[in-house]
Amino acid sequence: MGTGTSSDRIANKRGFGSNLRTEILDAAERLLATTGSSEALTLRAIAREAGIAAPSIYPHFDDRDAILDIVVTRSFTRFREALEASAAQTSGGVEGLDELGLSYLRFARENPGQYAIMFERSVQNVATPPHRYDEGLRAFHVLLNAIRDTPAGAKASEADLMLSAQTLFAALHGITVLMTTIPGFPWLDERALVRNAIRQVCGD
Amino acid sequence: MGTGTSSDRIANKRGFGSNLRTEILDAAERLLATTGSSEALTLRAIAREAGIAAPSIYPHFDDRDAILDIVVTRSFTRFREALEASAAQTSGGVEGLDELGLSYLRFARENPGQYAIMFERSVQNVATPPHRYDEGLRAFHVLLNAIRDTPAGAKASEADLMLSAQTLFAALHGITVLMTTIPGFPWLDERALVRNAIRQVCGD
DNA sequence: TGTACATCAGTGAACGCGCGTTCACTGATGTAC
DNA sequence: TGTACATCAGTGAACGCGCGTTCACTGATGTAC
Repeated sequence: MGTGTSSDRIANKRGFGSNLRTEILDAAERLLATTGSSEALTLRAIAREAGIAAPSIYPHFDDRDAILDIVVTRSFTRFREALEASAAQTSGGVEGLDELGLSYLRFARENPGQYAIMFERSVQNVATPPHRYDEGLRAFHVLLNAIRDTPAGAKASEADLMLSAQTLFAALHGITVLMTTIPGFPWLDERALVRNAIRQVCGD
Repeated sequence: MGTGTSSDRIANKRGFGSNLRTEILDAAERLLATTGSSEALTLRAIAREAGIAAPSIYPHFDDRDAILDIVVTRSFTRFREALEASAAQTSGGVEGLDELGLSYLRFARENPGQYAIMFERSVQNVATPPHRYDEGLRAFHVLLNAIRDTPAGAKASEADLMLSAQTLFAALHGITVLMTTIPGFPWLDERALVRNAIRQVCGD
């Protein structure tokens, strides 16, 4: 083990073949976490990481795309959970929203591969089978509800809340990706940027 | 011509060999424009588009990366020019800033391939040789100066201007990429989003 | 309890593909005598 | 004016690579009689 050449692997017992399915998905997520890149997620690399031969993936998944789709959905779930956990821990208000924004950035920083693939592959995922993108929408609603939990947000109309939430979403995503793709830019402190984006959304 | 198989091409006259250099870069930009994707920019695809054999590229460029770096720089230049043109056409103020923001989105929509590659490859470009990223910084300063040209901006400190400009940059980038990568999301009108992001930056 | 057999879990070898790059070349073009 | 020759612009064939996927297989495991 370790070198990538297998042939020493012991097959799962009868009836437990589907264990490998989970191991494959875990391997894919490990790969995403260690490389931080979604391009590293080739079918062969996943097989190597899982310690199996590449063709062994096919009894469990139709093709490479099927694996990636599931990884995306799982990543959105983790993302939503992270935001919900953050929202639950704070007492709401503008400070809670600040915390939530920083949690958003933290998730992206700690899971760069997952964050990247989530938004790279959203085009297909939204178009194809229904409900594939639900987790993403739910994550967005955590943001929206946190704005509503704010003095200014409580007075705002639903339409205005939507506008504020979408603007904040865009700002957080922009900060996230720009700070990583242009590290040489004279960026200000990320706390200051998040705070500024939020203060604008929710009054002063 | 047309099919990709060449062998009917007439070589440039003596002393005009470097014409091909330009043709190669033009071919790369055409490819970027028609496919809208930076992945399509393989060395072989560029050669096909230019109507030449793949090895013919090497007398003009060290390797594939060298071509892409130049394409990125050129794209940033186009981007800066588009923003400067927009800024020059308006009479400043918040309305001018609105126009500028919409010009930002328009450039990205009309040149999706260039916009994508600009930010995909910024990591390397900032790190390596100096001045490679200057055009990007200049584009950012168009944004910053347009904020300064605003009633609220005129009174703000340099530090606050920087904060506002970075926040607006992030918001515009976020709107741009999210609207294209998650087309299924219930996006509001892009004018409303830009206006909201700007009104927040520059008071009401 | 023993043995033949179906089935399950997974493998090795091979396929065709497009990629970036290297190499030895070809043919046209200008120059020297 | 004619001819040999260097040089310039560009090409065809081939390389090794990693990829996704297909195929016929192997060996262990449980079941039927």
